[in-house]
Amino acid sequence: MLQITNTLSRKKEKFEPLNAPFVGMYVCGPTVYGDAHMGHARAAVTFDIVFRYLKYLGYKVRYVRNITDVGHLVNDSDSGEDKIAKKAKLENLEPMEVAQLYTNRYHNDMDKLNVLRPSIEPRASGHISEQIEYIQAILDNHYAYISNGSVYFDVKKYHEKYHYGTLSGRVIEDMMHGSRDLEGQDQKRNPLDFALWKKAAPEHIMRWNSPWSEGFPGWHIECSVMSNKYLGKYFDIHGGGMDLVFPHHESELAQAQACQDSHFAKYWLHNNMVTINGQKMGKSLNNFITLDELFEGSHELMEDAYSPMTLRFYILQAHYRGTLDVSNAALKAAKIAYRKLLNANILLSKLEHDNVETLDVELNTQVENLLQSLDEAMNDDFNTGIAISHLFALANLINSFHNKIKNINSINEQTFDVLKTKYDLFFSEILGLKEELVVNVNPALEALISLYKQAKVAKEYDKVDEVRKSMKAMGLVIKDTKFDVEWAYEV
RNA sequence: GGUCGCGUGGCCGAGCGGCUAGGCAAAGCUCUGCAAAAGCUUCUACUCCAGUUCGAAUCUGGACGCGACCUCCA
Repeated sequence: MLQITNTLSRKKEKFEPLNAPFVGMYVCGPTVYGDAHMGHARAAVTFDIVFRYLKYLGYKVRYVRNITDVGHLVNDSDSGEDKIAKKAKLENLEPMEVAQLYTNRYHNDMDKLNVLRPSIEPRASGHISEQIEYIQAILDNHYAYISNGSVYFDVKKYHEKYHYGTLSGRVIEDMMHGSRDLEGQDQKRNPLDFALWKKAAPEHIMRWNSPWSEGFPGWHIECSVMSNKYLGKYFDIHGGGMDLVFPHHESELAQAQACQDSHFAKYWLHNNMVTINGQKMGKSLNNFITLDELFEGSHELMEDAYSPMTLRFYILQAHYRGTLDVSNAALKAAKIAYRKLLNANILLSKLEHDNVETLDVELNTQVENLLQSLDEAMNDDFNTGIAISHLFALANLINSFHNKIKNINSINEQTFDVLKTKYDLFFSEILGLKEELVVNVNPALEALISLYKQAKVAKEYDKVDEVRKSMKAMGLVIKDTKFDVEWAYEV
C-alpha cells in the first residue's frame, strides 16, 4: 500500500486514485530561458520516480509536465520585460527561438539523466485561447476584475468563500499586514491580488490579443488551464519544487476553485531544494551549477566531472522531501557507490542456479525479506534511500555468491529467480539507473583479458601491468578472482 | 519582521518512543608477484538545557544555530 506525503494535509496519506487504474499527474516544468541546473534535475528525477513507480504498481499514468515558454516578468518593478524576451534581446534571437533552444537543451539533459519523457508536454504559448476562456470564466464568477487592460484575481473576495492559504498554511490576514508596498501595484485593489492577464507595455515582445488588451497571461494561470485540459477538473497528483508552494501553487488552486467551484488536485507533492556546500544555489552566489557544467566538470566549484548517473544516484540516496547538499566529497562517494551497485547487477545476470538445493533457511529468508523490503521502502513515500540500502545488502550477497563465499544453491530456485529479476527491475526500471559506458564484450576486450591471463601464467608482470593500464584507460578494471579473471567498471 | 521546516558519527544521509539503516572515508585481516576487486572485522552518533516516560535521536517547552518562503526561482 502506497503512502505519500500530501502537502495539503502535511501528512502521509494512503494513495487512492480517483479513478483507478488511471492516475493523472501534473508537474510544473521549466521556464525555458536558460540551461537546466541541479534543481531542475532533482525535480525531474523526483517525479520520474513517482511516474515509474506508479506504473510498476500497475497504474495507467498520464503524466503532464508543462513547458513555460511565455515570458513572465523578471520582477515587479521591471514591468516591461519578461525572462524570455530579455534573453532573446541578449542573444539576438526570436523569443520562440530562445524557448525552443532551451527546451531542446532541457530534453537533452533529462535524457542523459534517464528521465522518462512525460505523456504530454504542453506549452503555455500553445494554450493562449484556453487561458483567455479560463480567465473569462473567473471574471464571470466575479473572482477577478479588470483594471486598465489587465485582469487581476480578487484574493479577498475569493477568501470569503474559499480559503486562500490552505496549501501553504498561510494566514491571509497576517499577509495583508506583512506585505510590503511595492512599486507599480496601484492597479490592484489589494497587494495580494495577482495578475491573470497583463497588458503589455509597448516594448514587450511576447503578446497576444485578448478581450481586455494586447498582453500576456499571468504566471499561475497556465498550470490551472493545462492541467484542466489534459487531466480534468479534479485529478490525482500535482507536483513541483517546494519553492512553488507559495505563491504559484496556492494561486493555481485558487484559480481552479474560482473557475470550477470544485476540487483541484487530490495530492500535492513537493520536492525540496538543492544546496551547494551548504549554501542556497543562486546566481549571485556564483554557485549556480548547470547540468552541463557538472557533467563536464567545468564549473570552478567542481573538482571533477560527475556523470549523469552519479547525480541521479546521489539524488536518489536522499529522500525527496529533505534538502540535498551537493559537494565534491558527496558526489565522489556517490560515484563509487553507484558503480558498486552496477557491478553487482552485471554479476547477477551471469549467476546461475543449479537446480539442486542445499537449502540454508536463514539465508533464504534473508534474501526474501530484502526483496520484499524493496517494495515496502518505495511504498513509504517513495523512500528511495532505504530501497538503495537494501540493494546494497543484496549486492553484498550477490558478490558472495559470485565469489562462492556463499553457495547460490543454498537459496531455493524460486528465491533465486525473484532475486534475479527484482534487483534489476528496481535498479534499472524503478530507480532508472543504467550503465553509462556501455562496454561491448568485444574481441578486443576478450583479447586483452586472455593476454592478461597468459602473461600471468608466464609471470611476465610488465605485460600484466600494461594490460591493467589499458583497461583503466577504458574505465575498467581487471579482477583476479579465485576462479577466473574478469572485468568490472572501475570504482 | 511574519510563516514554515531542519540541526544525526571524519563526510553524505535514513530512522521519528525500546530492536541503535546504508554509502563514502579510515584501520586491520583473507586473497595476491604487487595490486585491484570482493569478503570479513573495527570505528557507535544524534546542537544545548529542562521536562514527559520504566525507557527519547525520536514526544513537550525553551535556548542557540541553519535554511526555505513572504519578490523571479526546481
